[in-house]
Amino acid sequence: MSGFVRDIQAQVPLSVDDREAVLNLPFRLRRMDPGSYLVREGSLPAQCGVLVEGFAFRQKTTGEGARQIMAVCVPGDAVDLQNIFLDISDHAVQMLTQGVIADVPRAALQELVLTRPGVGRAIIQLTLVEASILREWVVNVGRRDARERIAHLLCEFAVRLEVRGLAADHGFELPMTQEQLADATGLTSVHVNRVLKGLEADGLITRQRRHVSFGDWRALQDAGDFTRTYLHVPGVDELDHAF
Amino acid sequence: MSGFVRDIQAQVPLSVDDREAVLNLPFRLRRMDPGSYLVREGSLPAQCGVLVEGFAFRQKTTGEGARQIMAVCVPGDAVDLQNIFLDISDHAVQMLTQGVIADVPRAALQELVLTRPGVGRAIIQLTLVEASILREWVVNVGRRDARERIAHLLCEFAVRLEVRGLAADHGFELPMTQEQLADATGLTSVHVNRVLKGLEADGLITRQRRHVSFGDWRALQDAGDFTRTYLHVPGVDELDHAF
DNA sequence: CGTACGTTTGATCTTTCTCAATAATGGTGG
DNA sequence: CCACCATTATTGAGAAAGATCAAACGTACG
Repeated sequence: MSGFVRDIQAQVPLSVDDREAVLNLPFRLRRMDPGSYLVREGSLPAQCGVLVEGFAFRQKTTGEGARQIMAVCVPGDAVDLQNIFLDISDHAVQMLTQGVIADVPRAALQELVLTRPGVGRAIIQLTLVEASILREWVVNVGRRDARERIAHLLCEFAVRLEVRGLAADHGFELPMTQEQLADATGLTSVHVNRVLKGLEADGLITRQRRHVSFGDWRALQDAGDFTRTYLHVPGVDELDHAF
Repeated sequence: MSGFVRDIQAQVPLSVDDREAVLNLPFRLRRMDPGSYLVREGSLPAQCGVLVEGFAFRQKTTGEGARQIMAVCVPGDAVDLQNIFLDISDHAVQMLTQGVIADVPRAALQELVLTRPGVGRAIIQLTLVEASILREWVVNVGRRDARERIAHLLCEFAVRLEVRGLAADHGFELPMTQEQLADATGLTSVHVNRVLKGLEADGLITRQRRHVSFGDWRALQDAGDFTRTYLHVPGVDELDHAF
């Protein structure tokens, strides 16, 4: 659970006791393949999964069968906070890559959250940050054009990974296919491809396989109308400094 | 605060003690005009406002000046739960109509949430339901066409109002201009107008001024690809029964 | 009664989607 | 190590949904 704790503490400091309590939470590790489900729509999970390794995403399917991705989970994220106090999952969570999940019994985590104010506060904050990201996604998909959407998504990813020390200098491994990128931005994979080539042609990014590097971080942020406020990352703007 | 309590209890039952504690929260009433701000982007509210009367909406503006509405608040909603544990508001909240706000001191509500498990659970659930609605909005704006988006929004509104006993039979007062409808669905007001006329022409709704009635509730739900699961409304499907 | 705001309508233009085909790429069994 | 298959990425041409621009029409309200 140490990744989870690090993740929590990136948001709020925990007291020694609270930290111990979280670290002592019982859990069971599970190795997951890409595409496997962590949560299914309509199910009632008895566990709250914490992503130890690998990436996952939240997803819903419309009546017509179109898919929309509403969130990408990175290592350290608690995947089921959204469900822990609700009884029916309104969306599915699926692995993006291979990875490892730590399953924590729902009841144990619930109790910790409700009885330890420090933990409660921390978990609530994590939930609220997720909601903030969702709001930004509504804006992204509702009011930005294709190029802005993609650029914005890339920026968000870069910052979130960087904060956890998962991004190499000037770039990162993007664990999504162009089709998944399309499902996250409300576009077509065909169009995503054209936009990516456009960003590359303009020198904002370079790509080799799934690896994306920022040719011009400042310009990419401008192209994506990106400001990191909504991520509620405490502390300085390290990524900006690095460029 | 009784509206707030009712709102909470629509989601989770509260113990007598917890209910008392919430009812005894200090607050100050304020009358608000349409368009006035309850929260500004970037601000740090010292109060948590509860909407006693009237409607409000959450909103963000892109760099290019386009506006996106991410949520509509109805009477009983706590407007600042999203901000109560975060220090900078990532979005603005504005009145849609005239109304009354009960300002509760942030610290008092925080304490209640953290020290009373029953209240904590209730507030967390309210927050999670809001997140669930946000996810559905991402889907709505990302993967549905204009007609579906509008129909979906109307259905959501109808159900949320109905649950609180604010919807008259077979219809309700829609407190939004077509421009605001457009900002909520990622469309243009011109196009919203055409879609509304289309829905009307097909007999799914009738309009007189801001009043919308459902000509065919079932068909409207189908047209909007609407299922109420994501609203996490406990209990039966009264609205469906009424038709 | 005039002004401001909201609605409605028409004509034209863009962005993005669709359909379709071709090229890479990675992994697999032999 | 190589041939083969299944994904994924790339490219082109035509179609469509929705945006934009512009104007007229209502209606509330000071």
